[in-house]
Amino acid sequence: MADVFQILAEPSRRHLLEALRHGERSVTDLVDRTRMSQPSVSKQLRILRDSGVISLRASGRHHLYSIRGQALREASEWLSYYERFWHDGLDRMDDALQRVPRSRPRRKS
Amino acid sequence: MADVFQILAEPSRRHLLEALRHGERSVTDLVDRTRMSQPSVSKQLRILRDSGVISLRASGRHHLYSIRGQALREASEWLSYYERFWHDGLDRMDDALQRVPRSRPRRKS
DNA sequence: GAGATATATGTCAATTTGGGCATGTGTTCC
DNA sequence: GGAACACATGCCCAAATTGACATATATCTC
Repeated sequence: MADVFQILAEPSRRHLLEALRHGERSVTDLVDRTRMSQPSVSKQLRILRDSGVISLRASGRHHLYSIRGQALREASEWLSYYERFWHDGLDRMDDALQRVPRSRPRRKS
Repeated sequence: MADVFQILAEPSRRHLLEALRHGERSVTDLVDRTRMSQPSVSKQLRILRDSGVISLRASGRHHLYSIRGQALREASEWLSYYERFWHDGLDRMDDALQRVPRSRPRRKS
């Protein structure tokens, strides 16, 4: 539903994904590793799951979540179009120099 | 101020960045290439600029915007931690199979 | 089956944010 | 200097989103 970048925009969700970098984690586990309340974690996990970024595997009363690469891959590929902007120094390093004063500071009438 | 992913979350901003892939563009140019109003374009360009994703160069009455790689690089590097999830097939392809029914459909009492 | 544990969901109030529109500011040209 | 052009900004409102808190659901253990 929501696109990948929208999903990644939320810091709490990125924190969750970071906690999942090294493998499956249960919800309680994720609550401990982040500083979120359990309902918040579940809520964000739900969003991550609906968007296909993570998957769920149930094991007893534990829900184990893990990363699914495909969705993240899309984001990575979108960004790959810009690689040349930091590889070739095509970057503008001179923004400050070229910034043109558009108006003198206006003093309060 | 706002982090890169938050910046990229907005489709209209990504459209602008896509239009800038091949080089500098003026505002009017960007208005034509996207389907946004001029104030909207300017608003989003402002946000992109404040976050360091693009830079501005003034040429006469034209404002020429262009990509600055560094900010986007951060995003790309964050994503690079997940590459193995789509390279090694570490991905869970079996989400649907492993999805466990948590409750039978509950009929209205 | 009762209680404890693990997780999900619903509601709500507060905040953020984007677009539209009007208008302000800067620049060019005659 | 005045009109036309290029762009930025301020204000308003509607839609989306988050966390908190309470509570529902599922599973395990005894």
